[in-house]
Amino acid sequence: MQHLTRDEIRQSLTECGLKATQQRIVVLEAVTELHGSHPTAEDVFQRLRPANPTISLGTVYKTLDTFTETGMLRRVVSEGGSKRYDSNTMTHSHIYCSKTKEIVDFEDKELEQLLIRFFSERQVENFEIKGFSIQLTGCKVEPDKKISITKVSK
Amino acid sequence: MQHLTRDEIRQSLTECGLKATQQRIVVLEAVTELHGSHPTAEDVFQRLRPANPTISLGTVYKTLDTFTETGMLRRVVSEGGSKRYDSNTMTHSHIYCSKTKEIVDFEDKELEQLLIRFFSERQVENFEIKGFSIQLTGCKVEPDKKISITKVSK
DNA sequence: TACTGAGATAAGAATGATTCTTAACTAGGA
DNA sequence: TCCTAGTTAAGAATCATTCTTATCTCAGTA
Repeated sequence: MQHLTRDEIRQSLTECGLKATQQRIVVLEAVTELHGSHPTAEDVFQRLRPANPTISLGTVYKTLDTFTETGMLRRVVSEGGSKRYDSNTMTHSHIYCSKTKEIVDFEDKELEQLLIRFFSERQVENFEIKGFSIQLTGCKVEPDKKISITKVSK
Repeated sequence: MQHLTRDEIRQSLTECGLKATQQRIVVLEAVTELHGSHPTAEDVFQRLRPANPTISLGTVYKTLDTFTETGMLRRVVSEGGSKRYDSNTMTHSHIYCSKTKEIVDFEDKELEQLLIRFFSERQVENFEIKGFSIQLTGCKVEPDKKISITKVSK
């Protein structure tokens, strides 16, 4: 979901049964531009405010909520603080740094397959699984450097 | 961590380098009694209030925080709302119902082994892994019935 | 056992995040 | 173009959490 034109955004809103308002367009635009940083409502608001000085924070909250309900966005479970959103709605997992509160995505097809296989052998009664994700919790070693995940040969 | 006597609680507080105050004892007692329900600070407060009418909500917040720092409790990452705590500090995973906001624990040694093996072949750079957990998200089918996970034979 | 100081607590104010309310506005179909 | 259901702006209200400060208590020591 990268660099959609406004018309494409307009279209995907309509497909979800939502009126394509100016506000929704710019909110969705801002969230996708902030892709990877798991922004809060406030973050999104700050991002789009300069170009849209009349939009209200309440609208941003409501719009993000609406998008989450229709599945256009995903709410990231995080350790307290404020709600954070993710424009990546594919199955993927997160690394949390409890020091910097950073959330880093990682996507790993092998891991995904491993889990799909695992859960096909388990049955969760009275529960319809919509998705799963793994979180690694811990601390960054050097707060200024990036976190990355790599495969090592044994 | 079930049904500890007050003296045992007192002792484990001291072991963690904390003064064994009346308030800490009853907070820890309440959290362990609420084991499995992943209570919020408010839940804990309500639980212990009748027997301890003078304790303040602020104390409960601070105490839960202190316990989390010493590792006596774990904070459960959850989808927004309020912070929730878990007296089970072993590696385990969670099932979230987005309808009822329920969080159900599940522990699965096989899954744990699977993941340990997986992550031993991956390297997360600049990050010290403290723990991991899996979450299944979805919806309860019948809101009044329980959720349980079972192994099925293929 | 009484004394003492470091650390803990109660109470409530302050802050931060989110939701609610309501009147005005607008997208999009007739 | 007109109409209306749905959307928005603005700010009040609510909820969760943290902060502040004066008071109190645990636990070690005389």
